[in-house]
Amino acid sequence: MFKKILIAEDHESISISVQKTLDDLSISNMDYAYYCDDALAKVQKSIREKDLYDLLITDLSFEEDHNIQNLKDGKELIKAIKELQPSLKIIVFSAEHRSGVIDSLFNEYGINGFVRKARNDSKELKKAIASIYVDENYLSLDLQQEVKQLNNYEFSNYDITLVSLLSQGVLQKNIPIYLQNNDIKPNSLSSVEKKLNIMKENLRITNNEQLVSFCKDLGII
Amino acid sequence: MFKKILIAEDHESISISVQKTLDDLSISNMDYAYYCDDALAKVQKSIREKDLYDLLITDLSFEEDHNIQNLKDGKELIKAIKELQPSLKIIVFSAEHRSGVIDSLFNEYGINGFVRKARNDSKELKKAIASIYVDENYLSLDLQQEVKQLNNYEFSNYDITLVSLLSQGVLQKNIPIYLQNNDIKPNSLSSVEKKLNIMKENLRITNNEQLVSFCKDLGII
DNA sequence: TTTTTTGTTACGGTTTTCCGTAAGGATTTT
DNA sequence: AAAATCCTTACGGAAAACCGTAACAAAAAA
Repeated sequence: MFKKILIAEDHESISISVQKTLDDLSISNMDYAYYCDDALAKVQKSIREKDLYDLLITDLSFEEDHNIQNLKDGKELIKAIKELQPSLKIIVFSAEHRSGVIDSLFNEYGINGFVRKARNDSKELKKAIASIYVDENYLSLDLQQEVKQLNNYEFSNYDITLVSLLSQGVLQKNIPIYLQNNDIKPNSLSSVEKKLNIMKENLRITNNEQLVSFCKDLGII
Repeated sequence: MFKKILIAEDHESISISVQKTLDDLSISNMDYAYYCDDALAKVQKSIREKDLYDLLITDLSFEEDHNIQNLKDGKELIKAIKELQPSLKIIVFSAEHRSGVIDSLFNEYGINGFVRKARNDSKELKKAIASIYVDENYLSLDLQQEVKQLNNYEFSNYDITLVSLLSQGVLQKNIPIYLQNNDIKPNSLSSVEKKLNIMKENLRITNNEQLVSFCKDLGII
């Protein structure tokens, strides 16, 4: 089983419950960090001392406070740690439920497991740890469905840009100007109209307002 | 100090941490419920046995699972309990941060305190309990600012209805039909246009898409 | 009651969005 | 290289949204 585990979590209460979970698995060698920067420092230290961590369990959102941080959330922490020690297994333990976010954690950030803070989160966490120990990624069953649902329509960066601009108050007819200024290629009003249409058609959505609402719920904007 | 406390919280980990917090305050007489229906039943029982609770600490969101529930979230639980025992003090302990939601908890649901699950949530909870014991409502300092910010524009139910309809895919020109069917009074297209305009003007927002996005962030839709 | 104020609706011109069609250009296939 | 396919852009009519004005109704103040 994993020998040395690092927990990055700002909430005191969650930290306590994770500790208890690891106790149940007879894992005693664990460190805590309440800030991302601190977590990164602990990883650096472990590399210097050649006593690497086996597993990181981290939250995504970290409350800002008087301690000014370089790394402002779990995503940045993961990215930074992956550069130092790419082999480190990572479980994200978070209340996040939006499929867009979770999807990108696996695909872009290379995490190994995702456990949602939920009713039986402690049991889920144990399962995740066991799965990842035998090199299998872990994602809560209920979330797997959601992520699949997302794949009904594959949002490209271009798509997300369009919806973001709308949600920021840019009029549709002015989107081409923005696209030209940023060297984004299909930049005619016609193309913008067409792309928005395709998205709405595929998702069976009737107007731009609903599209913005939908993307907000997914967490991709 | 409070003698008998009920905790309604589906997350095992949070339950543990709340228990610890109450232990620190030397409160030992507390009950737990992992489901809203169960919490309500415990209140009913306490009334029958004339051994009332002093305080309810409850979460807002409760995970759905195989146990089908009448009360699906903390809001419904609060509403139901307020009918049985209006005097019961209530603290909402939740990760919710959207000012619209928190605002309505105090104004519509009559809660006495709100503590956000955050870095030092345990300490905050203690402060909240102390405040409410001397009949003072409690709201985390950082959140007070947010709720004030919301008051830049006071959203009426009518406003929220309009934005909701848009975000559900109803075309602006069809909103009057919906309003008529539901006996909501200013129901001309002209009025709808005007109301949306006023909102956008006050919030310095340029289009409907941004309005939907804004209201999503606030949590009022 | 009359006047004033406020809120609602009706109307119309302008702008924007929607949507289909077609031309032009680039890439891939044969 | 020619043909086919795909992508982008241009255009134009129809629908919807935007925005100002004016008539009308209801409520509040005089």
